[in-house]
Amino acid sequence: MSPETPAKQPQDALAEQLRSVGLRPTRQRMALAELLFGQGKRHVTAEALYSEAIGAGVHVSLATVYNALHTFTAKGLLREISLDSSRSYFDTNTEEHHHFYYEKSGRLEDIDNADVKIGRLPETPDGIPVSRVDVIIRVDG
Amino acid sequence: MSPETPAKQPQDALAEQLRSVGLRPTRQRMALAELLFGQGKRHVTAEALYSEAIGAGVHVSLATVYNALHTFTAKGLLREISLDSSRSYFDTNTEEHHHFYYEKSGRLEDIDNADVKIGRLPETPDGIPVSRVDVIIRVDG
DNA sequence: CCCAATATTTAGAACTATTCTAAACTGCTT
DNA sequence: AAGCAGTTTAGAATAGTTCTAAATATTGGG
Repeated sequence: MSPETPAKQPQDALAEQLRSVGLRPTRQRMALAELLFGQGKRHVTAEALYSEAIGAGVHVSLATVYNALHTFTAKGLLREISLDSSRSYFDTNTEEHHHFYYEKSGRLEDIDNADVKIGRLPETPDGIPVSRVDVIIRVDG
Repeated sequence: MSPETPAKQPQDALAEQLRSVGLRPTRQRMALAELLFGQGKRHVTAEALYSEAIGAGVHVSLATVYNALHTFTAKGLLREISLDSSRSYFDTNTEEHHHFYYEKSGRLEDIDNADVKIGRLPETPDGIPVSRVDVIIRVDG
């Protein structure tokens, strides 16, 4: 028998993804990355991810969750979204797309980029490059 | 001579504007409203408005500035904008329009509504009414 | 396999923007 | 002028986030 643990494909893939952006696949990052990227696209706050990790028995501190969210964002694995001044959301969908924001419930929902068309974007003064366009459709729900 | 101070037209107009939305034209609100609405359209943070007021010799507390910004917003005299999770901006332009956000300098600039056209807004689930659409064009400057 | 170098994690303190509290004060109506 | 509701205020409190500096983990080299 080979010395490797069997069926560790997904872990390896995650670790590789982290290494490919220059990050060490530490236990904490692996666990957080699995929670973040293991399922479909997600929107999380730092506190929510922290609770989820603790709930799943992962030994990680809140500071590390913040660290990970920020490094992942800096490396392009996540995208940060500001909807109200009280907290940040992190979106695992890093492709161009927009959002529905349910103001009462605080829920966030993706809108496919194809569903929003922006015509005639005005010139930026001095041709300063646009880093991102955010469209947030706030609804009452 | 009449007992009224001459040339108090603008003050009266301001007071009337406050009264018309059900707010007492107190000394503090009048002073803040004058700073906010006395010049062209503006974007301010609570701290910035507070410093400005203090600098202008207005006796007002920071709590009152927050109170005023929120009541004015609730009464439709201002619009609140969240660009990053660290603080809120208040915009004296309450008409439908969008923004350039200079990420480095923190400056905010209006974009005329006519310059942005959104096509094919997706349906909101269950026809929940849209309360607002925010378009923020983030630029490097 | 062990070690040093470097990156990462962590608890807890610190910070920032904002909200709350409850007491003092002010504007408005009678 | 009196009284009541609306407003202001200082300071305490809170929430989310960042910082600090010490402990620990990961990695590449010997």
